[in-house]
Amino acid sequence: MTARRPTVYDVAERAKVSIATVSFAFTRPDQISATTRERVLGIAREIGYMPSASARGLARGKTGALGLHSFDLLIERPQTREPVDPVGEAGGAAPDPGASFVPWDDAGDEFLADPRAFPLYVDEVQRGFELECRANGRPIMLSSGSGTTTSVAESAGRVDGLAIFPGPSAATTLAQVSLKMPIVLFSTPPGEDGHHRVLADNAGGMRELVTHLVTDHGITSLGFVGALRVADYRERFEAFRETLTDLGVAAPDEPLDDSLLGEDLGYTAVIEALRAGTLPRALVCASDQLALPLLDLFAAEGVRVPDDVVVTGFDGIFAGRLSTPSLTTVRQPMEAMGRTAARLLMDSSRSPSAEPAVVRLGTKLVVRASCGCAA
Amino acid sequence: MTARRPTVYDVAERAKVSIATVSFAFTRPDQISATTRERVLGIAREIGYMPSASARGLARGKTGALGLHSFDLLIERPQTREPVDPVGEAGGAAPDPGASFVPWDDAGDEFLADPRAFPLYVDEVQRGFELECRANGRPIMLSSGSGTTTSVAESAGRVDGLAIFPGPSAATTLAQVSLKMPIVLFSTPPGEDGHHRVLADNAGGMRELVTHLVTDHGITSLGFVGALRVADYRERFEAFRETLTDLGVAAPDEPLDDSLLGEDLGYTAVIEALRAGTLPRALVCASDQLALPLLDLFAAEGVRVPDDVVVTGFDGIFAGRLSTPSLTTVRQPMEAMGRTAARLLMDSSRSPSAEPAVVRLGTKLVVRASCGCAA
DNA sequence: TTGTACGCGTTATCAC
DNA sequence: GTGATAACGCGTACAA
Repeated sequence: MTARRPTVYDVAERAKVSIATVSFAFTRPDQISATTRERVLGIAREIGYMPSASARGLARGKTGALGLHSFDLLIERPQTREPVDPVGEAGGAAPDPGASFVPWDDAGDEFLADPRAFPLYVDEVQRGFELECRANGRPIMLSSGSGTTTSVAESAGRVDGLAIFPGPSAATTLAQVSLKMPIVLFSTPPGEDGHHRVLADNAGGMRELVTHLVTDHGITSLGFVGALRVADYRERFEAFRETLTDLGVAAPDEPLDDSLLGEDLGYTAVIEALRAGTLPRALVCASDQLALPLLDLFAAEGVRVPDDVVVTGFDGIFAGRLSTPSLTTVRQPMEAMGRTAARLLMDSSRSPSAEPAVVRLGTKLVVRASCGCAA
Repeated sequence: MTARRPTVYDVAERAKVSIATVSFAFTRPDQISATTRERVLGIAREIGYMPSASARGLARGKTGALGLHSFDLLIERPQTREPVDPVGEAGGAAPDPGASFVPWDDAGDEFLADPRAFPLYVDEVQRGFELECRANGRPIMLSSGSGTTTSVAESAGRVDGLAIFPGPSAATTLAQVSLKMPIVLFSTPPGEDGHHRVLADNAGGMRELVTHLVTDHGITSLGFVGALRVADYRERFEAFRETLTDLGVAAPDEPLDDSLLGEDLGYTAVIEALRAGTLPRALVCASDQLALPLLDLFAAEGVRVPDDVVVTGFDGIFAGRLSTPSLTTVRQPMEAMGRTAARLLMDSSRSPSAEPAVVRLGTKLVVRASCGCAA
């Protein structure tokens, strides 16, 4: 079954033409006579020939694909169990002869797909990227990897342009690799590296949010939750402070709690403040993913949100609609960000001259229950 | 900036070694002396060299990547507006010099990310595929395309194995292309084409659902909504009939309504029955995506669900949790299906001898409000 | 341990 | 309109 894949030579031989003709039949249909074209195409289909993208990419100098690389900021939840083994015994009522049957496993489908785990910030951006590429017939190369230079490089070798979700280790790694192709960095402040940027208007969004809390709710005691190591969070914190100052409200010099996603989500500082009775009236979290577990924590501790303390997020992921109370947040236009990145890549691989672009996308305040607005 | 991408020759020249040594430095680090290796690696990093995946794939005969191809069954919603143009004027409060600012646009972010549009069946399967590939350090090639043979072929040339979401046109197209690599077909009944299969236990799930409706709710009048052109739907309908027959309930010979996703979602037959007052007590939909708009329709018509008519779905997508009433359905283990496909591909590219596998994965009945169970 | 030379499957540039 | 043939960049026997 898995014979060698047919090549142009195979087709050429059986069609009694040269390999050039075979190639033309596919790429320049009007340069050869209709009859030979039909014959060649027929043979090709018959023997299951399809051009090798590797060879084509090598010859043409470009692959046609766009890449999306994640410096592991999306934390793979520990797999508690062995992945499904398809070669297992045929249990259950397997109707297909020779089929293996894998029984339902609650653990394998966390809580019937936990919205806290799946459609996250990156997933929605990725989707936008995919949609735009799809609309333009561009294949997408998805890759991920941590610190090592090679992981980026490896995927970079397969594509004509690369969009990157930066992680903590991204900065140093990217600095080493001076990638010779168009690059878009998501959620990274402008810099001198010549790469494009696509990011949300963190400052504007945070300003709207804080203004809402202060002006509409009359809150004058606010704390920030989030680590400043993340560039987006840093921008949000800065805007948090500036807005408070502008509104004449005391602004903290630093975050109340710098719990970081995936590392320690202990909220130790929050808990400490809770015990000490020094919790601010509102906790402004740097992201939804930081805010949602905090809601759990407060629920477990008997602290009522928003009555005892107001909690807000940032990003606008799905899970924020389902939490109790639902989460007041700032929505990033994630799909648009993904689309923008893809277009940037396609444009600049067409005209490599262009200056590196920095695109900020506007955000939107989404008022829900956790600030005390909705029921 | 975008000079030619450096090659092994560039590195070799500057490092005063041969290209073989450069290659070894990357692929067989222990075959060469530490000093030369360091020197080579240093130069490589310095000039921004990265191996070309095209050339490597060509030389090695395999690319290392796995593919996921969608025959456009995921319907791209028509883009009502022009995609975001990053080169737009710098409006708003753009803090970055030279940056473009794209204001928030409600239309560009449908209803703050509509769960009806995004995490669908295919998205969750894709996610499983991604997770498994990521865990094994395998890049993923995402592609999509309709009828034409070339679209599958094109992506097929880039990967060592291909998982496929079949669409209406898939069968004929795939028959023409006898792809010479491991292939996994999702949600496709077993066949003689030598491809692997990964699908849900449609029959078991439907049996559970129908039994619940008949036994627990005492319903004896049921109709099926869904077109039999879709293989999954066909299996579900068959099980629907068989279960009813087994339970001694009259089973319809054919679906009440064969609205098909993306084509006409008119539910003409349902509406007709509604007008005529001949609506069955329960409408069993072939999928959630078929059931949810039906809920809308009934709401608009003043028909109460589940009081006047019971509606159920199949798949267990997110949106079914958010609808009013929430949707009783059968959950497919989509992440597990994606993971299984990836493993199948990796295993069979290692040992091409293996028989084509058929893996059925168990489903789970999810009882919610639309059948009258939950409040 | 390192260098030489060939092959991988296409595309593209020439001749014919 | 069609056929030789030279790149394309890398892996790898084989030789040194």
